[in-house]
Amino acid sequence: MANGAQKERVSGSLTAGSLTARLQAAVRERGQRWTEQRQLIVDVLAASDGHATGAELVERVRQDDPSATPSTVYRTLDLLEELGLARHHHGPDGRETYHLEETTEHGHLHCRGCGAEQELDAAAAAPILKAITGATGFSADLDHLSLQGLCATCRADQKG
Amino acid sequence: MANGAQKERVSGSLTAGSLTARLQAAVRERGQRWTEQRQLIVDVLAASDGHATGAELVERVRQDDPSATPSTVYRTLDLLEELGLARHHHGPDGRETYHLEETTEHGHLHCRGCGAEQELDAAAAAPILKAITGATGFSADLDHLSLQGLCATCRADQKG
DNA sequence: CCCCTTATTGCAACGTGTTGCGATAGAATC
DNA sequence: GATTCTATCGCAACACGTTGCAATAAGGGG
Ligand SMILES: [Mn+2]
Ligand SMILES: [Mn+2]
Ligand SMILES: [Zn+2]
Ligand SMILES: [Zn+2]
Repeated sequence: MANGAQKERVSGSLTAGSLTARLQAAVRERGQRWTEQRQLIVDVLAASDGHATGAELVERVRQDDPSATPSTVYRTLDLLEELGLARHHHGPDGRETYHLEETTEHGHLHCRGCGAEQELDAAAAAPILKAITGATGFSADLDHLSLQGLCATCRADQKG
Repeated sequence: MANGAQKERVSGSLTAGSLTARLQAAVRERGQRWTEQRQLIVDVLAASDGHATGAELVERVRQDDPSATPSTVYRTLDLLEELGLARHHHGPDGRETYHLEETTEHGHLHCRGCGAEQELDAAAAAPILKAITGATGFSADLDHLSLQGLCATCRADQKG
């Protein structure tokens, strides 16, 4: 348990061009290696705008390189998270969903009535995070925050 | 997508004795059947105080009845949730964790620093749920709420 | 450019759930 | 208790990830 490897931030704001060079440097600095697989996986993740599950990413990677295997893709996703380039949250079923760090930090709300998914940006989340800290002392990760409940519409429908 | 079968509350406060009879009636009312497997799974869940993953429950059920299979256990857990007898939330890895409804409603907080897990009762959660509704219109399910972040201690350590 | 060390890969096996299907067994009716 | 209807069961196959291990290849040094 407890915390794994330290995170070293790779980037401030990422432009597609400098991304590879920066990542490559960060990886080498850790005594690790930059490979074609890793490059490809980063490219696929960058092209998958918004959110993508592990299985979806595996499928897209294999379209470009059929020799790639799930284990490599998942291990690379872990590496990218350690470097702070990728993040994940969990869908209502618990499955991990990945996105690039360039997206602004946000949480997710899933309505169990209509299935709608709403994003929660930092501004909207601020009072919520503050309430959490006030009630519990915890500082919650907005990136990882994923709530289930009923949206305003479904709540009104239910009453009627 | 959207909402599955209506939930019919089976119980108010549950004592072990009346539980079976009430469940049996609720199941029959839906045109379904009460079986030895279901009885056993309820018994195991009742004996598993606190939280248990699906795999743990499967293992315990099979100790009493080796012929029981995972599919039956998971399908029964789904049924118990529909009836409102069981609930689940998700660990930090997204895995479902089950508990009986007799436990009072509560959420969970997982510290990614020290691994500590803290429960969040209804009273402590009230201002948080209120902030969520205020910011988003959503009414969040406390049962299903599972946050990741840093506890007060780990946050202080990190600063030092 | 070639060697050498060792990080990375693919593979195979495993863990955890889910689903379709034919066999089994609740339980309502007679 | 026997009959009948069909919900539930076990099974087998599948989907999604994870892990240990031996083969491969990145990349630093000669
Ligand atoms: Mn869930
Ligand atoms: Mn997670
Ligand atoms: Zn809704
Ligand atoms: Zn902590």
